[in-house]
Amino acid sequence: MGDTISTDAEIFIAKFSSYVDLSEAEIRVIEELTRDCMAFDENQDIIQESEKNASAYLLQSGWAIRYKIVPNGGRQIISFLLPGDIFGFRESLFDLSDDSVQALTPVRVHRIPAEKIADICDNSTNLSLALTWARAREQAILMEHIVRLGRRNAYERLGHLLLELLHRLQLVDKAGRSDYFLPLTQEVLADTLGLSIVHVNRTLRKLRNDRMIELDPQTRRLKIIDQEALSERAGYDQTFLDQSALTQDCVNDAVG
Amino acid sequence: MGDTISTDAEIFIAKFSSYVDLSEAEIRVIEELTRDCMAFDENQDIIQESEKNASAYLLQSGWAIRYKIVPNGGRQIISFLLPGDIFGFRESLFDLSDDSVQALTPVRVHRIPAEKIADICDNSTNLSLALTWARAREQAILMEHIVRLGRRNAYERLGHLLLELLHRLQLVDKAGRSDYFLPLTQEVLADTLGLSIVHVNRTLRKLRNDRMIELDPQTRRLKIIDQEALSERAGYDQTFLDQSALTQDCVNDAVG
DNA sequence: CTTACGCATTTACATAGGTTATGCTTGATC
DNA sequence: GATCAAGCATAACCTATGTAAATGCGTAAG
Repeated sequence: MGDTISTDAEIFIAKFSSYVDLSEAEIRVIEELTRDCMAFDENQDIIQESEKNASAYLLQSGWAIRYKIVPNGGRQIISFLLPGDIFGFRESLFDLSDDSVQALTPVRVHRIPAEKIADICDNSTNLSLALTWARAREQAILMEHIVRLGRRNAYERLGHLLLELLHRLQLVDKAGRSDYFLPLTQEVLADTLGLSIVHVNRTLRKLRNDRMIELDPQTRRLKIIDQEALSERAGYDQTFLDQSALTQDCVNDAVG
Repeated sequence: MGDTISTDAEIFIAKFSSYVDLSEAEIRVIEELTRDCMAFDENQDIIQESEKNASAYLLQSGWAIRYKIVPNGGRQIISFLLPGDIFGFRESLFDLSDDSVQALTPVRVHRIPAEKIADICDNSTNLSLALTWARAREQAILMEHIVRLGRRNAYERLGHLLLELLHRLQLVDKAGRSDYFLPLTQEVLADTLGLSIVHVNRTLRKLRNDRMIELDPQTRRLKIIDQEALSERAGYDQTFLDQSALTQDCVNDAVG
């Protein structure tokens, strides 16, 4: 303890620091928030469907999904939640959408009660900005998912998603230069991309044959062989997640 | 003027009032905000692609779309903006997603500069709540659109969308019991639902043949003949937009 | 060791939806 | 009032993707 930063806080400090300058006090707040931790097992629900919920969750480790069940029994996965992500902070008076959040792998989260969120935002412009930014980012990801589902074919959808995940994981240091651990079954991919399992299998094979990716179903290690080529082929635009677009001038504009 | 409420303010006052109790002062703020007005013509861009923009817009009248252009030239419409909607208030330091907003019909909007938003939120819990609620609602609509695209067929997609629009318009008094003015070409519907124009045409005919809807392409009046049946058939769940779920207890929980 | 289960894989076949092309209205423009 | 463009309609044909069913493999449980 003492002057050292707790391991759990690091990922969030790093993430926030990439676009705001955190003060000592703010770092201490983050450490305090990440002190307590809840663990969930694979397939366990983190937020139940239609739970009225204003608290926020910081995802420390593991993968989770946000999904909805369709009347005919199908499931649509709406988004992936990765380490460093913040979720659940809808702050709505009531939950409009009956979506659920479920752990895909063992997961650790830090829960921040609603009152605490308000308190933190009142006392720190930077942390309030961080929340705002997380919200905007989440929305950008949802919108990109809509485009993926509406205007791309299976091959492009898969390529696009795999690139997005690589990119997002890299931002929190959970991926190599071109490979990462992908804990998704073909069923999960199908429910994400609006495809059948069989067709995901076919398309994955095509990606392998085209030497776009390598994927070992045993180790679950995915390697993207030629990012450039795949981005081109799948119509992937990195900038939609890029914080590098953010210059300090921008920050000053917004804050000042 | 004097004690009368300006016509333009009414729709927003009504909307907000359905879930918070506005004070006299807050009503006056809304009136002030809706005093100035910008007009846009059909097909004119309201927010340009990747414009760094933190201001909010109140949509007074007309229909607009939020859309993205795909590398291969296609267009995906992400959402519809209807009278009473608030949009553009991303407050992000930089715009993550390169989407644009365009008028579909002649449109009137009230622009609220970024500084003013912050100011208003600081001074009124209710109006701040209103913004929060608008954001949550927008997200719920996006998520529902993802499910529509990912897990429903053409018939269900169309039915589902037409019901959502009916429902949303009714909430701002712009629709009858089961009919409304639908200023959308089949091309716009196609770009929204991830379908081809031809297939939208086919599916629309099927909906007409099944006596689910009546649609006169001349007058653009859409009538949903049997809401119950169509909701069933399209897997539409009204509650996802329902503010009636909000009891005063809820509000007290959240605020107190 | 044996069974059983989850997941990936593959084949054969079915179909929803895409593509191309052609007319038909209607309303705007000269 | 001829021409043109936008939008709707419909037909013929094509293909991406879904469905069903069988097989194999690896791992966990008995």
